[in-house]
Amino acid sequence: MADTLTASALTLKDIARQAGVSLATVDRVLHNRPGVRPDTVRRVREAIERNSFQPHVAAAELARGRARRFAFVMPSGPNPFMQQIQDYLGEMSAWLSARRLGVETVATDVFDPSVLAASLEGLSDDYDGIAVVALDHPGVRAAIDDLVDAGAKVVTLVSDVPSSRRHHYVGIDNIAAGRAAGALVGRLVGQQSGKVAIVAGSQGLRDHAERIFGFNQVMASEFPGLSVLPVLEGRDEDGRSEQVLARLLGRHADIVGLYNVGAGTQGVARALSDAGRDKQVVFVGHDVTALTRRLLLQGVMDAAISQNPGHEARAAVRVLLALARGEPILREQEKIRIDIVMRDNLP
Amino acid sequence: MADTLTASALTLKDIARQAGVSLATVDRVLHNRPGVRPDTVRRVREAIERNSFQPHVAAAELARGRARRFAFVMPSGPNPFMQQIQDYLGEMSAWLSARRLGVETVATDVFDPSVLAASLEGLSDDYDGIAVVALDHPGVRAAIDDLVDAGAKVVTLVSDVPSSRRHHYVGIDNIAAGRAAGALVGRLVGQQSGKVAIVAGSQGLRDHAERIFGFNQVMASEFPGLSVLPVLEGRDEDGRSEQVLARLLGRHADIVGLYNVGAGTQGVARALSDAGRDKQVVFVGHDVTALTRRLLLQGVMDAAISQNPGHEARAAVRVLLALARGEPILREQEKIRIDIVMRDNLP
DNA sequence: GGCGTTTTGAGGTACGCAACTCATTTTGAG
DNA sequence: CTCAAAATGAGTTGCGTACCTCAAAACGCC
Repeated sequence: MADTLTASALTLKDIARQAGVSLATVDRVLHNRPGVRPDTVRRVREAIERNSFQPHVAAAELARGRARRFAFVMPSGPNPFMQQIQDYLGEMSAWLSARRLGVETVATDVFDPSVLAASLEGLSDDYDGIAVVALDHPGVRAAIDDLVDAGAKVVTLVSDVPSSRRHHYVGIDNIAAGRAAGALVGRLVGQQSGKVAIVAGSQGLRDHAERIFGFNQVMASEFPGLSVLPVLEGRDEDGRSEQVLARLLGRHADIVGLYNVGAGTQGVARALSDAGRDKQVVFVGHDVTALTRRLLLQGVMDAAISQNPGHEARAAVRVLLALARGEPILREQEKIRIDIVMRDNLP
Repeated sequence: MADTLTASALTLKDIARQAGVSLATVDRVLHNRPGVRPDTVRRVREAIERNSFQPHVAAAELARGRARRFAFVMPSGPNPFMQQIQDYLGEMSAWLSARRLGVETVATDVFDPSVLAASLEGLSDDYDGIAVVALDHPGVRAAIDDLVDAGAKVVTLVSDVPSSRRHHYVGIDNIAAGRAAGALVGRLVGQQSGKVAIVAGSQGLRDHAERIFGFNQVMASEFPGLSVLPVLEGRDEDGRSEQVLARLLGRHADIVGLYNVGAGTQGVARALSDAGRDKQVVFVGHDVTALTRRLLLQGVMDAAISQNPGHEARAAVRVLLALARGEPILREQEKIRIDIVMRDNLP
């Protein structure tokens, strides 16, 4: 009837007694301090295993004395998505201070590898953990590895550097996101055949390139009736996005689908509306902002692929904290999902 | 450049000094203990406010001594979704025991109000918090209110009892979920007109009724070309669901959409396949399980409306813990989203 | 002003662990 | 067997809070 799940009340003292050693030795083993014979280490470890003992985090945290500090290295521009992440960090302030955690934001130009690498340098002196929106570049990778070597915990946020030795990546799989976008455009277009347009910020950006790759994959294999036009580059700016798309719409009367890979959504929507084709073209974009929310409600946009910025902010903090404490990470909890947002499940 | 967010290092002693009182008095105010003049209370509160002081949770938890215990009251049947919630609770065991939290599952017949009410009775003696998958019924409401009056923290899980005085609801808005399902069926069917079938467990279940309501709302207002057939009741059983749906498919050749509101998905899929119409009918159901995952990959199901069971399990625990500690709840974090899951964003 | 009551102060103990010191025991090499 | 090095034991202190006791002070009432 009632199935008990947990509640150990053991302490380090119990472990010491069971292993037949003193508290000091258990402490040495627990913190990988030198001066313990391998055989003794084994005995202690076994006692811990046998009882599936977990040190009381509250006691450990309290005894530690020193507060933990984390740095968030983020783009300095007015990117609304990044702004949302920072806003959600702000909402955590009570939670953070109740745990004596300090979180500081470092603004930098994440698109310039040397500037970014310079910003990262030396952060390990002041911080126990660093979350960074990283550009995938050898210089940045080296900077991240340096931080790791210096003992800091490093998490990449939103954009990954897989070749680095960062401890964790908090963000979505962009290829899968592109696939989801492709499937949505294809399915929502339905039986008709025609052309599909893609507007991206730049194909040089790793996340954009991956999304386009996934999108094309699905289009090619599953929607042979739809032909994808060459990618337009709008540099994530409204004006330029509107301009290039307007020209394309003028040249092709049979565009039935549109995928906006990055920002510049305002411009894309305007080009569609001005051409009077916002109701006929299936329009899928990214992220839930005040703007995309409005466009979804108006029916101009049909779906938005989204990653939850609040979740990313909190997951980054939790992962850094777990890493610093040596606790296991709840992978399932920290995984960022690809959300499909349509008018009726707007968060 | 660097924007600091938190890190108070104040202690109760500092607050006491600032308020010009002793530690004992601050303690009395903090825990609403009697014997403090209103004016003194105000002074202490002001000092706390002024410094935005937060008690150190680790110290508080440690000093408390007693471990906290939570009960999860859940259906005894083989419902896969509920099973997933329990599995995810199990995955938290290290996390729980590191915090000296005890979580126990109480299996009961949640569909019988008197049995459920009886199971709830007296739980407040043994547990600090209770999460319950509740049937919305006056007897259950009264039982919940009794628990609250006895000082326990109560959270409704998956299915709400809004009229009770439960402290929190962890679950989705089922009307919105039904609307999302309706929008998907309508959009994926596309231009064609035809009939749409609904299979539910029972219209007496609040969550099913709400989903159907939302579904019909969208169908009526936005997809006039589709006509919704009377709701079939499959009691969430495979056999019965298959049977009733097969009969309906036989009678109507022009069914283009299908909404499966509850469980019994296996039976629904079989009826569709046996009729050879699994590729023509747009099929939207609920929840991501091993089965629905397979059906999505095979293209039999087109989309699943899902609430993340892992998130629900963890959110329920976190909310109960925050309530018990008197900490604020991170609403944004604990809100359960309506996930639209298609083949390419399968988690 | 005296009385009883209410309010406040002072202090202690305990929680479980980290981090440290210093004395003692064990070990292995010569 | 001897001796230095390595391993271990025993113990202390402190983290910030909860919870408790007892005495002292302030208060309100007549």
